[in-house]
Amino acid sequence: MIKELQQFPLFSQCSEEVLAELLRWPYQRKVYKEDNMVVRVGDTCDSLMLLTEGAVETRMGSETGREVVIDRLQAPMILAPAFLFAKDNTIPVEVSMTTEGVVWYIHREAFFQFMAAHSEVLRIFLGDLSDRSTFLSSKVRSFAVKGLRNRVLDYIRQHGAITNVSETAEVLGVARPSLSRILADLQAEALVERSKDGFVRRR
Amino acid sequence: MIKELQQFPLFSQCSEEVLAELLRWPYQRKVYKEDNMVVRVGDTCDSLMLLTEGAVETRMGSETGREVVIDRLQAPMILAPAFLFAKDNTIPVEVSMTTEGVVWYIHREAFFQFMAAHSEVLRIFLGDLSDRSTFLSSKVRSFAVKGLRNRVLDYIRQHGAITNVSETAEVLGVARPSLSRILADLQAEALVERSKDGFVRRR
DNA sequence: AATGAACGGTAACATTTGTTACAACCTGAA
DNA sequence: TTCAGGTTGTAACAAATGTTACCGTTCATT
Repeated sequence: MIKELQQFPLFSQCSEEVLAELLRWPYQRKVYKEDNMVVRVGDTCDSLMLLTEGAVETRMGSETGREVVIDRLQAPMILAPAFLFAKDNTIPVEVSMTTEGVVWYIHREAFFQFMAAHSEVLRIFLGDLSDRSTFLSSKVRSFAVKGLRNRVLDYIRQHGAITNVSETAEVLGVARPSLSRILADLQAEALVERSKDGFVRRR
Repeated sequence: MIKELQQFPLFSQCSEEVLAELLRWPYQRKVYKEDNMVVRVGDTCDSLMLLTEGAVETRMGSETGREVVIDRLQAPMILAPAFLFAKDNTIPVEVSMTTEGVVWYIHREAFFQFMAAHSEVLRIFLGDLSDRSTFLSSKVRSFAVKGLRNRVLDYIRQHGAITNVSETAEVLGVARPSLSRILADLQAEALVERSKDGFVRRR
């Protein structure tokens, strides 16, 4: 079981003995089926959530809004690390499995003590938290980019290709036909072409 | 001087002696004038930046994009804590003074050691980092909300009022006349009214 | 072969938002 | 007072995006 945790960069420096120390505190390990909901909007976050198997999708929406896919994540991955220590630890996204999978829950206090005692873990966790912020910043930035056209070019630059038009439309937060239209334009202008991997940059 | 640091929640638990320990490492203290640029897009972040006096505005833009005001911050405030420990510690926002002010720079390694040794500081820093993520999440969410109309209502709900139409338009990432138009509509529908504080929710 | 589901292209039209330009208003300074 | 600068309202038009609907392709299943 401890091997499941050691695959995390977060714990890569830790020996089995050290990790066993963390697991002396109460923890949980839950198995989820495909399409199961792991986190609902509004759930509070009192435990470090570690996705040790499977893949999830995080979505954000609102009564009035379209639903935007924020991210698609694969194990091993820390889920929602940014809400664990927040003043308002209410999670604003919905997390659901896209495959079968396993999530570990480690209580906040236990993890905090563990980090305080193991600075190499702390450093990696800080890095992870920061990387998540960087990711969110780039999301914000991408919405600030004017024109779907440029957002699409940005997207292809960052992801290499658009393999699935519908799914990408969800991530970009636009209607599928709108994305199709832009892709047609970009092809006409020879900025983008279809390869076997989907739409890629030309030249 | 140390008093300037003690006003931070981050260091509120620390005695002067303990803080003096942190300042045995090299640090800087810079004074800025109004409109001075503190951080340019692409700068790397190797120091904890503490705004001890004055106010700043953080903006995000791109060659192709409109410029969006991400946040307006007042001392005391940690600037860009999320990039200090990120793998890619390139700052994607521009930070400029909106008044005169002072920023302290404390080297990353010094601060890391200090946190590892003082878990109450660590806890507050983690909280701060997390709150910043929460803030960014809510930004992302607000861009996902469909229709400027709903974004405006959200904005008023969160901020209480719109006191300055131009500035708010920058934050919402829309053209000023568009915001004016929506506000006129909302007034006509009696959802919003002008008070001495600006536009507020009605009823 | 027949079927149905998932995906993508596209057209016609509606709606939203941007752009530009101008006028009105307020405030503080000369 | 006059003036300049900043803020807001608004109109007319342009451009971008959403909506809906329909068609064709592919692929797995029966």
